Amino acid sequence: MDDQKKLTRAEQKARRPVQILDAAFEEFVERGYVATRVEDIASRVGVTKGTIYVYFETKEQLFEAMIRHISVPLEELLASSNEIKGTAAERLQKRIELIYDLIIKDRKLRELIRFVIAEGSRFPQIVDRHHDIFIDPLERQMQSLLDEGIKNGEFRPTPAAFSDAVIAPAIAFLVFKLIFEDRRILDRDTYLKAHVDLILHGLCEPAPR
Amino acid sequence: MDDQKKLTRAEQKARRPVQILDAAFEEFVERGYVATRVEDIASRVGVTKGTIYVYFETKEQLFEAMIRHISVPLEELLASSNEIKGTAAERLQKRIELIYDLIIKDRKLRELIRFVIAEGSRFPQIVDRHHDIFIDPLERQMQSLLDEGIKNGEFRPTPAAFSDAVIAPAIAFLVFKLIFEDRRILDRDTYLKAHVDLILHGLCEPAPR
Amino acid sequence: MDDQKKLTRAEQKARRPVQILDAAFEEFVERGYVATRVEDIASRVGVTKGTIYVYFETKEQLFEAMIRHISVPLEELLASSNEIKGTAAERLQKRIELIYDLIIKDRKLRELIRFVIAEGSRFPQIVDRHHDIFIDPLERQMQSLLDEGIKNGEFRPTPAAFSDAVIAPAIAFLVFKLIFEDRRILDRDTYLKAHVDLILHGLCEPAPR
Amino acid sequence: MDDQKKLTRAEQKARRPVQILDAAFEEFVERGYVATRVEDIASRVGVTKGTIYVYFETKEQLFEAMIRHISVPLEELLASSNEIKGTAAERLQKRIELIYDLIIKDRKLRELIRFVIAEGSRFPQIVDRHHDIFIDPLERQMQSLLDEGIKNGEFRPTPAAFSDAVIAPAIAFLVFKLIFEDRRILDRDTYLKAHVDLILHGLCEPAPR
DNA sequence: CATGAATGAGCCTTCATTCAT
DNA sequence: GATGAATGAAGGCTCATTCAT
Repeated sequence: MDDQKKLTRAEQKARRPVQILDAAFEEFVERGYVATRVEDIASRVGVTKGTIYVYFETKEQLFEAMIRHISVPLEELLASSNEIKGTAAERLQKRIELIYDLIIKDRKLRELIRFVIAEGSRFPQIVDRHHDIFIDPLERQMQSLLDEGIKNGEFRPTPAAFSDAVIAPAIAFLVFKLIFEDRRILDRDTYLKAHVDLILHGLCEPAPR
Repeated sequence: MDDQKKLTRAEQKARRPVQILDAAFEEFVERGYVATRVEDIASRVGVTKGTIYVYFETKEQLFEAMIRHISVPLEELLASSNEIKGTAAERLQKRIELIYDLIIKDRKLRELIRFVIAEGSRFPQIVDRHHDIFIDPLERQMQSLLDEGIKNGEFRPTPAAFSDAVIAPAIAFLVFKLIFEDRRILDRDTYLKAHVDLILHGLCEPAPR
Repeated sequence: MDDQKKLTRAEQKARRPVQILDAAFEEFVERGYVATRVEDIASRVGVTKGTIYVYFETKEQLFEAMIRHISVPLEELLASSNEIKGTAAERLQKRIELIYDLIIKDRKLRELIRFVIAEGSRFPQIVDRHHDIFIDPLERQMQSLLDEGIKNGEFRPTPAAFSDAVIAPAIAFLVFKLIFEDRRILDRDTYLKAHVDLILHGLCEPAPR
Repeated sequence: MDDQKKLTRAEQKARRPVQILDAAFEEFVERGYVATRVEDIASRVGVTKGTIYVYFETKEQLFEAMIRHISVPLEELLASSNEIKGTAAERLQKRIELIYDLIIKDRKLRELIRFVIAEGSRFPQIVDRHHDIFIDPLERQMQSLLDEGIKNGEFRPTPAAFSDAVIAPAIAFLVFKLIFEDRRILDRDTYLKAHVDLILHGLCEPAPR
């Protein structure tokens, strides 16, 4: 009993930083960086203001740490899609499906985008970081898939920046979700189907007239 | 010089609200709603804090008025595209070009989107308004263009929500511009070409294998 | 018609100061000196802020003028009681009745007392003035009535400051009216009767035991 | 000197609310509710503005708490008079003496009346409270003393509201003290003597003529 | 480590007063 | 005389941060 309590306490302490980061995420999401009060974050954890400052020097550093905390490199998030075998088209489709699933299930990912848009000018590092671990890998992955498909004749040759256009519907979907929250319901399957339909057709040589 | 002195009180007063709204736009863009100080808006106009309150009751109402001030209905913005004649494909392409031009030239439009994303939860009305005068007309216009093209055989039949996918690359382009500001240069022509290339191919019947 | 209009306008202007003083009275009563806004006084008159300053230099001077405006010397108010003939007791009773009527009907008198109590430390002159035209005459009148009654054997000899005690129930009645406004109803006749009953008995020689 | 240093944080904190309430009393007395600045209250305590808000949510709540702080039920204040034995007249006189002593010594009681008169319309609760713990008990106590005296033949039968008339001279004395502060000196003994003289005579059957 | 009292800089808003028209 | 735009000095309240316990 005593043992367990000690353990629990020790564990508690070890978890504090993460608890704080999670609480910070919720509060910053709800009110934005400036309007969020350190005290509210503390309350959410069940501690007092001072405790936050034991673990983080300033509200600003806490915010940055929170952003890092929720920024998981895209590769990890899409790891399962690397195992997929099949045609380039099949793999492309699978990857896009995973992205929609991510957008829908991963609230932290979604809100990360909001932070990048809303607080980007205040925290330029998060923009850069976001580009490096997110946008850039995403474009690269897409591009390499396209290249494979083109090389093996599945896809027609495409102009520069085509990969951006290919993932754009998913980005627009994400932005719509950010904007409308729960005020408008966006059906994943409908959007996914339209998306896949567009790009798979868009990658084919058109029929001769 | 003479110009300024010529302004009568009445003229000055008539311009004040717009001056303030313009200044407010700049400040709110730079710092976001919460971090913007009414005094900074006043300084930018060249008046003192109190003057702002002669024209707007609260900072909140000033923000909302500013949003209304910069929210021009999409129809107006795309008015010139209504005169275009030609095939559905030609008109679709023209309209998309106009959207890119709008995104690039109309900073107010761009920042409006940022406000919608960043302050939407604080100002739900701006989200609804934005949907009504922007998103919705955009989707309708696109959809009716698609419908025409499908009816006259130019385009293949498409699934639901396809119009969203069709404009998505422009939206993604806008979001990228918001996120990267001037830190990364996005070439309009490259993106536009990829966009048009994708959707025009995506609307054709694929060639038989 | 023209004549009349001109006259009316001229009259209007001549009345302005009084209109303002009356409006000031209402506003100062409602909110007290500090919380009253010059603009509200102006609105009540139907003019704008600036106009007030045409007639009064500062809010402070306006307040003082308003106080003077409502401070009618007690002699005037009790003029009718001077004509009374009869025994000292009869005249005493009559005078007290008049005081109760005054308290009930003259809201300005009542509120003047409130101003003296509430704003006296801010405006010491009004306290002095109030003493000179109100308290002091009241005490003198009472005292001379008492003296007459004592001289002619109607009343027993009384100690110093007895006149204050004699009018005290009316003062207490006034204070109660100030405190409770309309929240508690104080019946004039009941109080008056108790008052007169007390002092007429109190002025007689007691019966031997 | 040593005393102050000895105060632990905990002790300091325990005293703070009372320190603040006492300081608030002084400032509110000096300037009235509206004109008093929270910062001045803080200075008087020797802390800064923010500290006041650690203990009281708003200036308004601080004022109300201050009023409660100085509102001691009348029973407590007149407790010693309950032990008095003697005739009704003796007890009545004793009680009145205590009231004068209270008025003279208890500045908080006096100023409470001023607050009730001056701020009553802004804080109706304090008026009601004041009636319940002050006016009403006072009237009841007086009335029951009168009733006793009447029952045992000491006093003649009296009309309704007579008890109000009986205490009125003390109330008038209090009001005079409020109005004239130290600008006019009111001699307690003179007023008390006149008061007692009036009511004791006023309660006797008059001598036959 | 955790607490929470205290600080002090800061910001929104109000309002008496001025003055050009 | 009347107006009302503009000023600027306050003042209520907030909150990140510190530090003694």
